[in-house]
Amino acid sequence: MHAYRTHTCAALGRADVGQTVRLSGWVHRVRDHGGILFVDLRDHYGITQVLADSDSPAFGDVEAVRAEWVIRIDGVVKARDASLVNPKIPTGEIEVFVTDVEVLSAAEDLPMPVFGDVDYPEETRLKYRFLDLRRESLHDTIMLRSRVIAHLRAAMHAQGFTEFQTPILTASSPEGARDFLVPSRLHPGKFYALPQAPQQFKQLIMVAGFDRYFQIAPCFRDEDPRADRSPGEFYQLDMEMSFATQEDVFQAIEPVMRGVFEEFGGGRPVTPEFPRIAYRDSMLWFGSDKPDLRNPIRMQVVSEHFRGSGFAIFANLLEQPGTEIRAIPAPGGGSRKFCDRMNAFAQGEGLPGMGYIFWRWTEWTDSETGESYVVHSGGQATAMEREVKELQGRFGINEASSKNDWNITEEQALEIWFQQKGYVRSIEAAGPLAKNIGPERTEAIRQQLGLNVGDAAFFLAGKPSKFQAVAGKARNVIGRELGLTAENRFELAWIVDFPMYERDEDTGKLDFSHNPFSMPQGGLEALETQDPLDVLGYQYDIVCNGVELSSGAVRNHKPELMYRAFAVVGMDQAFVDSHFGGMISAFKCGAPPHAGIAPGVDRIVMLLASAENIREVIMFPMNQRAEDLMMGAPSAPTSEQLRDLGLRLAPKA
RNA sequence: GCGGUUGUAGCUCAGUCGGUUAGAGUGCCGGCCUGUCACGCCGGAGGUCGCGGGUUCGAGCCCCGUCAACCGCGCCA
Repeated sequence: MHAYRTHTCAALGRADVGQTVRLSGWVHRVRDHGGILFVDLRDHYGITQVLADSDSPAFGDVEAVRAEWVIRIDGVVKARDASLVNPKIPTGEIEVFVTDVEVLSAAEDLPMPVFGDVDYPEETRLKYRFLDLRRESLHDTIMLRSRVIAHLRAAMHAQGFTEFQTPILTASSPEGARDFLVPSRLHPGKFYALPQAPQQFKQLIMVAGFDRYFQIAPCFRDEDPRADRSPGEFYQLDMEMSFATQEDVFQAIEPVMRGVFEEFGGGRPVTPEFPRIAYRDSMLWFGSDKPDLRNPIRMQVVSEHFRGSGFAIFANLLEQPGTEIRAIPAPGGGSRKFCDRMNAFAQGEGLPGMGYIFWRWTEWTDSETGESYVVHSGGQATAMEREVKELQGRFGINEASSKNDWNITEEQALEIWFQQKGYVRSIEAAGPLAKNIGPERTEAIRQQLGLNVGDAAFFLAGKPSKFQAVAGKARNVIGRELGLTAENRFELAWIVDFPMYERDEDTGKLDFSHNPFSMPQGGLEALETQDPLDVLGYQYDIVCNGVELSSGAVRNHKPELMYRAFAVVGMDQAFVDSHFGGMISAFKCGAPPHAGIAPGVDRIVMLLASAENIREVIMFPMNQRAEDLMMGAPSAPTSEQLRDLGLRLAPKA
């Protein structure tokens, strides 16, 4: 018999009844009934109930075990009586009667229980990560991650991509983030950089003629973390292909991404064909280049309705160049309470506020006498009842005619009644903006936005670059609060046509907006004839549910075009040669046109696991301050290490 | 670097208006229990209320400072 086990804790079933077996695992839970005691024995694969009573020679020893001890038991598989079957576990039809037990490893009182599904503080969870990893939810998530990565590898291999490893100790690369530096012992005073991405290497792999490359690549960036951004390191499905256009990259990677969400998304619907949205449209419609397309709200430009209007603040703003008024339609948001809350939200985000209009019915009016009646919606039930009674009294209608057998509300019943009596009502715009610009303009806005009674619209004015981001956030909040955002689905899209350059608002300086190695649309001619801010790149992202999943581009493989692209941001040929000399010289030796992309593995798993925090999908993550509480990293170097490296620590400033 | 939230038993949390000896659940220890699967019942131990200072007759609670964790901004795809 094997020293530790003949079966795993998930293996035994009805067919094994009568067998003598050996199991090893952790003591998940003990239920001690005095004369009989039950132990849930757990391993990676599952849980098996083992038991002992006073007939068992091991009874005394089993009585002593505690949670999370590692034990080995020998015993006989017994069928459970029908009334005792536990349908919650796959092995619930059997149990193992223990005849011998060996404690392989006892455990002290644990700082965090493995049993149960309680939330514990991050600090504890990170410091005792090995315990947290034993717990079901994190254990499952990490397994999901592994299966996702295996799936990605298989899908890439199936398309003829080949995996290669690129260096970890390398030179600084220009992704735009801060580098992690590693001091060189052999070259005192010099440093390696950890790759922010294998960008240059994968391009060199193309120049080397390998045609299709991929790698589950570690990437390192020394920036402050966020909930969806791990400190320091993360993984990408890095890929690159030769003789390829943007369309070829889309055809290669879209099925892989769709496949992984379909395979591991637990049946949640996945976008069948990723829509392609231009960057500029995305910013206008969604206020973000990573829109959550589960939310149907699209913003629109409504400047013309305010130009020269009675709302002086907006009308005057529009006289300044580069300003716009944009509207966020909010179907179902037509109450003052909701509108005021959203306005407060915008103020909390640093804007002066969001103007709003909402639409409601006017009073029911008798077209002949001009008499009108108010029916309040959303009021207290008692108030409604009072009004119904009053109207019943006034118009002599009885209970049965207003509240009949149909399942309709009193408000609906009143509507019918008023209509039948020939009363009319019309749509009315409410809110401070509506008063200022008058009924014709508000009606035109309503028509443009396709809104109706019970709906609202919010308005932001100024330079789009100033309010766009808040508008995007407001869109998210509105969609969520009004229940417009469809949960439990994966809405993926391509964001395309990113601008090559952007102007720094503070310094006024031009800079690359994305990766400087991208091919400008229109090539050399575009760079020489167009306003740099109008030049688009063959650059693209995949977004899913408001998360940026990946970023890619057709690369610029022509040295002269590269020099020209850098010249636009004020970097001369010498700069390019000194920083990217390796790649430039490669491009001078016959480089195939190539393109690629790099989906973020951690974020894919986050979405699949519905995790709010990236630490939930990383086996051994660092904390918010980029520390590994379990390993004690980072740590101070010894003086020997410093001497070897030719380094001396500067005193803290 | 800045802003917000949190910090009470090993763990998860409650703690009213500032008022006597700071509570519950869980875990731990002891006792009872032969069909539980979140077993049940009885008893017990366990606290520098993050830390420092202040206000007050009196502070877990109010004020100031500080530390730590998390979230956000800056930063970063």
